[in-house]
Amino acid sequence: MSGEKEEKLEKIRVRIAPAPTGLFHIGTARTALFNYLFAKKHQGKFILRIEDTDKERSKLEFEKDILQGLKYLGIEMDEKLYRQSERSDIYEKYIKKLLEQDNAYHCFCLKEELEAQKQEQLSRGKPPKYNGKCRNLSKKEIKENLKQEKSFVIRFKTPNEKIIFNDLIRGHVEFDSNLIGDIVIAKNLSTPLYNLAVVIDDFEMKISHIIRGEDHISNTPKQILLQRALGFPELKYAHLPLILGPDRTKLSKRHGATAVSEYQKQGYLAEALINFIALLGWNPGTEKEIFSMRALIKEFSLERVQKGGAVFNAKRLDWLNGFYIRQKSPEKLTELCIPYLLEAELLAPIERQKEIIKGLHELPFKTTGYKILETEEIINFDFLKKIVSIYQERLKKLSEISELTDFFFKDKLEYDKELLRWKEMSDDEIKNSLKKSEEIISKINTQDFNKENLKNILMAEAEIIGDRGKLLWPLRAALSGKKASATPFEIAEILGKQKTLKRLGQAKEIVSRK
RNA sequence: GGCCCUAUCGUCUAACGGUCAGGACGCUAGAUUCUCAAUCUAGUAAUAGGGGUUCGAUUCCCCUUAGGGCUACCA
Repeated sequence: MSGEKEEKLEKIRVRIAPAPTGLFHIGTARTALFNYLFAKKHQGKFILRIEDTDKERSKLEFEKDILQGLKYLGIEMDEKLYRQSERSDIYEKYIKKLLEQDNAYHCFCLKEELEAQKQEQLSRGKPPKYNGKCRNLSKKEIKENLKQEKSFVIRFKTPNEKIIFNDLIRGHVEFDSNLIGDIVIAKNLSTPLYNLAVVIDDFEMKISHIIRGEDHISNTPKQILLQRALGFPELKYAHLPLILGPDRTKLSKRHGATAVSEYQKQGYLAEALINFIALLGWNPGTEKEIFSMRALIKEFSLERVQKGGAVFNAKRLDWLNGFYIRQKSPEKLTELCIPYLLEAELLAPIERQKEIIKGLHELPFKTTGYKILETEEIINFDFLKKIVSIYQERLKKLSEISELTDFFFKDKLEYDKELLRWKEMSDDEIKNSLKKSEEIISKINTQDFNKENLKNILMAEAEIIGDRGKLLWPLRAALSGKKASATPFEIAEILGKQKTLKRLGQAKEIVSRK
């Protein structure tokens, strides 16, 4: 009871602390999401700290990718961005303190020396551990070495004790510090290494809970020891299960796309990715599985986080993405698809017409016309909306839109004669079928040229023939140039009477080929 | 090798110690249908093994097995 009260009073502050040494990873994204959900659920703060102490590997482009990915996913930070590279002064203070307190010492051992030692230990089947050679150097020796400008690092005098912590997800976890050895905590007085930097920053930033991947679990005892030496209060830990590839090893590049930005490029909606990722290692305990960010915030709890790793099931993500695509309004979906059509160079935006867009900057897609590159025809947003709409339920990823609808943006379709053949039809039968369609379609008035009319009239005729495919397959193939597509009625309506007839004519010509 | 973590359908997972072990994705079949989707219906498939504890274990304990993570002057 009192514990519960205490929990409420405490300010929840969480963070993610990625290193900008690669693109924003899907695993980092999930860690970010869980931190964010936990913070929002408890009116706490979510913070982003860039861990760029490794100057060689850290790149600004990766930091940008992280920021961009977070924005795309709709995960907002509550405070300004922190960079470890800008906090040297803070670290220096604590590194000196550790040295003064005799919790740390200068180590002048050579890398080669250490490496040989390690190999030797390993070959004897012993756990590799620093032998403590420099642990008891006298002040004089240290001074002397420093004066000679010998290169050094700073090591932590790892105390010999049991470290026990209560993981919010796993419960009791125990380590023996004996196995750890004197770890290197800083390269010099102002550049700490990961374990130290984390401890200092989490304290300075008043972080209350550390929610991170299970791959960090063995860092936890080191960090707890450092906290104790520095006199910092102990934090609450929650180690998330890992996201796994199909072979059940930690999700990595060799499994395929791991960067959030890659998924974004492929046309996965943020809603789908969030929903999918949330259910990787967490569940609401009910059978509900469609969750908006709002719903997740409402229902999330660390208690319901799984302990075992979760395999990234791309098929399920695709299904969710298709689901969310189907939920979009046609306008919104069209806006989302346009960049892919531009990318495929089917279209190009034309100059904006100033008089039209005046004061309408917030609706660029609706006020901008497009030129079909192949035909130089000018089309508007509504036309694109029609095209996108008939593919809405067939789309799994936005990127598929261009290959699905490219035939709307072409003048002449190129395909093999065989495409027009339904079952065992002969060439003459195909030609007659096309002629029949031509005949029927010619008779429809331009103002009545819509899919309902087309369907009524063509279906009636197909019904007379008996096997509907005899009429409809060649027609649809002629209009789309594809084995699979939307219905011929929908396509014809968008194409318009004139182009529809033109394509039928082209098809007849193709059948006549040898 | 050492330390740590984990274990329910192929995958994500549900199940106060008492359920015909449930749902979803996938897959298969059917309905619909010119095609591809979408949609609807049905089917498929799991408690790793062995010991306890208990009237009763998916559930609690132990062992085994299997898998994973970590083992840097990276984070």
